[in-house]
Amino acid sequence: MSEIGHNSGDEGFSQKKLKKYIERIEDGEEKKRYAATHVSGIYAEAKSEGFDCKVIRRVVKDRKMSEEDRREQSELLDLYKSAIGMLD
Amino acid sequence: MSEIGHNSGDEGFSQKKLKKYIERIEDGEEKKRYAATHVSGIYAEAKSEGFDCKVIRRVVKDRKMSEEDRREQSELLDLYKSAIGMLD
Amino acid sequence: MSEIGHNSGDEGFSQKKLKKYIERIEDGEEKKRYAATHVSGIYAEAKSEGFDCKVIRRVVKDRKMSEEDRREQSELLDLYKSAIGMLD
Amino acid sequence: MSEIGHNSGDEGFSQKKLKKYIERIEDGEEKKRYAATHVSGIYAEAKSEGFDCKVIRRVVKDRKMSEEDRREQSELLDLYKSAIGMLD
DNA sequence: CTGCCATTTTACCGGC
DNA sequence: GCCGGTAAAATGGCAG
Repeated sequence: MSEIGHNSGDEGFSQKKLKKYIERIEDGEEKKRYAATHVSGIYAEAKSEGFDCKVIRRVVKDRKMSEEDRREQSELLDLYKSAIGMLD
Repeated sequence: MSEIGHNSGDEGFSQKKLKKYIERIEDGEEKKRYAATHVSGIYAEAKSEGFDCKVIRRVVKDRKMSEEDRREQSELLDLYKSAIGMLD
Repeated sequence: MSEIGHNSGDEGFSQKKLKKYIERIEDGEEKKRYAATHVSGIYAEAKSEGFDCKVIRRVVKDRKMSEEDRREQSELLDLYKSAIGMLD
Repeated sequence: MSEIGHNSGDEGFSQKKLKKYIERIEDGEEKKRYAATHVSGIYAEAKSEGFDCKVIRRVVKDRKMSEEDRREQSELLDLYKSAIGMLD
C-alpha cells in the first residue's frame, strides 16, 4: 500500500489529480443541493397556495413511474421472449 | 369529470395552477437527476484513473461534516465500543 | 456527552444491555445471511436444471410488485379522494 | 413453441418445476423479510431505551470487518486526506 | 473482474 | 424541535 491512483512514479501529480476530483465533486454536490432546494421551494410555494404537498408528491411519483414502466415494458417483453426462445 | 357542486367557480383555475406546479417540479427533478448523473460521472472518471471511490466519498463526507459533529460521533462510537470491550 | 442509553446512574447496566443488543443483532444478521444463502441455493439449483435465473428473478419481482401494487391501490384511492377536496 | 429448461420433450413438466422453484424462492424471500424485520425490531427496541442506532450499526459493521481491512481502509483514508492537505 | 441489482444506510421533508 | 416516514445514495453481493 501507499499509492494514490495508478500514476505510480509521480506522487505529486496524483495528489493534484485527487484534489481536482474532490473539488469537482464538491462543486457538483453543491449543484445537487441547489437543485434540490429549488424543488423544495416550489413545493413550499404550492403549499402556500393551499395545495397538499403530499398529494402533489404522489402525483409526481406516479407520473414518473408510469413513464418508467412504459420504458421498461419493451425490455421486459424481450426478456420473456428470449426466455421462450423467440429471440434466439 | 367531477365538479363538486358546493364550491366556488374557480376550480379550473386551481387545476391549471396545480398543473403548472407539477410541471415546474418535474423540471426541477430533471435537473436534480442531471446533477446527480454528473457527479457519478466524475466518480467514474476518478475510478478509471485508479482512485478508490469509496475512500473519496468518505473524504468528501468528512469535509462536509463539521469538526464538532465528527468528534462527537467518534467519541460516542468509542464509548459504545469500550462498553462492549472492543477497545480493551 | 458520556452516557450510554438513558439508564443514567447505572453505567454497568447499560453496558450489559448494549452488549446484549449487539449480540441479538449479530445473531439476527446471521439468520438473514443464512436465509439469503438459502435462496441463492435455490436459484443455483434452478440454473443447474437449465432455467434462466434472470427471468425467474424477474418473475418473482413482478409478482411481488403486483401484490404490493394491489395493496397500495386502496391507499392511493383514499389519497386522491381527499385530493378532490384539495381544490375547494 | 419453444422450451423452458432443458427437459426437452416434456414442457408441462418443466413448467411445473419452474412453478415449484418460484414458490420455494418466494417462500425463502418471505423468510428473509421476516429475519430483516426481526433485526429492525431489535434496533427499535434499543432506540426506545435511548441507544443511538446509527452508532450501534457502525459498531456491528466494524466488528464484522476484519482488523486488517479496517486498518488498510483507514490508512488509505489518511493517505488521501494528507494528499489534499486535510491532515496538515 | 466488471457491471448490475438488492439491500442497507443516510438525508430530507412534512407533521405534531 | 423531534419524530416518523419517504426518497436518494451507497454499499455489498451475485451473475455473467
